[in-house]
Amino acid sequence: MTNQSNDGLNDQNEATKIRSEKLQKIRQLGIDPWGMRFDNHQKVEKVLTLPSIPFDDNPTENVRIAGRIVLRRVMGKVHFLHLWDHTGRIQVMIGQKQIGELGWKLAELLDLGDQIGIEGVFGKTKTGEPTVKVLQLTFLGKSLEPHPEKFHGMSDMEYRLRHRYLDLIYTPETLERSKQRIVILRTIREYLEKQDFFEVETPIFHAIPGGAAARPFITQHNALDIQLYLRIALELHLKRLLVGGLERVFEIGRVFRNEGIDQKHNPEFTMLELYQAYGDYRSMMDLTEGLILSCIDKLGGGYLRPWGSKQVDFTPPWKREKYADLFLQYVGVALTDQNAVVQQAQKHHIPIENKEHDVLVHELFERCVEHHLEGPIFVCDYPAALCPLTKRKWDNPAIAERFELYIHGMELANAYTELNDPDTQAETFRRQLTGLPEEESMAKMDQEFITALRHGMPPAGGLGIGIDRLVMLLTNTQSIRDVILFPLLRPEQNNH
RNA sequence: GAGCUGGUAGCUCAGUCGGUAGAGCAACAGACUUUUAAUCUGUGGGUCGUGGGUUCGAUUCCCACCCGGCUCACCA
Repeated sequence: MTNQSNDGLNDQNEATKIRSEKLQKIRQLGIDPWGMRFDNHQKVEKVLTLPSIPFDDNPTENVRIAGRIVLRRVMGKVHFLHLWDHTGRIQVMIGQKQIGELGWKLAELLDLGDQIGIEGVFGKTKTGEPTVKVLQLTFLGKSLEPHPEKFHGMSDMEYRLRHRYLDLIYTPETLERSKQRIVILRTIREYLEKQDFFEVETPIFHAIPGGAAARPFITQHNALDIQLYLRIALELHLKRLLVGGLERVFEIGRVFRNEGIDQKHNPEFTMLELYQAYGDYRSMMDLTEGLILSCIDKLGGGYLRPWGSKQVDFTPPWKREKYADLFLQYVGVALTDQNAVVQQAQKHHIPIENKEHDVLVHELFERCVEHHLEGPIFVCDYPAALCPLTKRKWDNPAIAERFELYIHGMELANAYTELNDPDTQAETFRRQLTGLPEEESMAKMDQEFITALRHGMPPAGGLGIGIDRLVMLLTNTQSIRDVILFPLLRPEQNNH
């Protein structure tokens, strides 16, 4: 008790103080309260598949489990615990008789949230509950803080996000979603590697933030004394790798966009971008479909998937519609009809001053068409002015070979036949799209990138998929904060 | 950025038409060798988000601020 303050730096309340005192008592038993190596333990999920026969019939199945105490019922000389690991929870029985004197002293000091290792016999209690009767108890780690309530768990969103480690333990959906995200990422890598794609890593610091239309985060390198930007896309470096002959490359990486936060947007998010030499945007459509379907197959649950109160039917083949046709259908005029487009824009209260025709067209598209796109639907052939990195149709320079995949109004994937003509690329970089603030234009001159193209980039298809949104759609999660383990939150301060 | 809404014990919540607060679980002490959110008896625990104002008195009313949630606007 003399050096109690060493373990109780943050004792603000009774509960934490008592836990610190228990930690000392565990030390006094000659046990390290922070545990040690505990090999060869079995996962709870696996133990629960073993045959469980009543303890009266002397079961012989020996098991060894490590986990966290999430429930504790003390019945005098026998304690029932629920031990949790990420595969499930299992009932554990500690009896004074079987456990020995030291073990019993330790058992009486256990708290909810502590981590223990157990070794014992797996069987069934009189009430039929699969249970491990503990013969050997190992202490693996103290929780100095009380854990959430055993029945209601955690319900406050802010509390869950700021204590994600607890959320994973006490909100099963959070754990399940996190595992599904892992499955999706693994499946994507397997799928692409099977098709001879190389996974590569490109810089996060960019001298010129290119490849997308977004406001960047700005940072500083001291030794070089230069301003740098966190990347807003992966595109320009991956294309350099095509010049370098890598043919099929992909990167799954974090990109950063200095914009608002809402249910569909986190300032840092995970993008998959891939480039395939000698392909085009049609190859990307097939690949997108195959990639997402393989994820669905791996997750299980079939092609008809819930989305809130609605459903998405992923059964292939997915619809493919032309941008111009959808525009005509939902806006009611041809997108080439300049006067009619201006009229429609006025009708929908879209400010028109100084905007290029194609910018107006797209604003109308977003206003009038997107919410109809329940999808999955590939919207193909965009107005060229909107796509400075995309190859134009051979016979129609007004149209870019690009598609976006929409599902329930969300843009999930974006793909091009990549522009590999350096002169046209330089031209589109030079030409500022009017009507858009500079930071919203994709057209930022990157001379080094142009130089790379001048050395000859093969014709190629390129694809970008927002991984967070894909996970949302496949796991029926309405908020991006629930598919990202640690979404950005304002730091907690002591008020102002 | 705008509108609406919330912040009370470790967790989940109730409440105070202004008189400094309650419950369940968790904790502590005790009973209990087969419980299932165990039960029973007793006990402790709160700067009611922060700051200011009004008031004899504020957790409650007013103002500002901090941190969330939802809706909208912008971006994937």
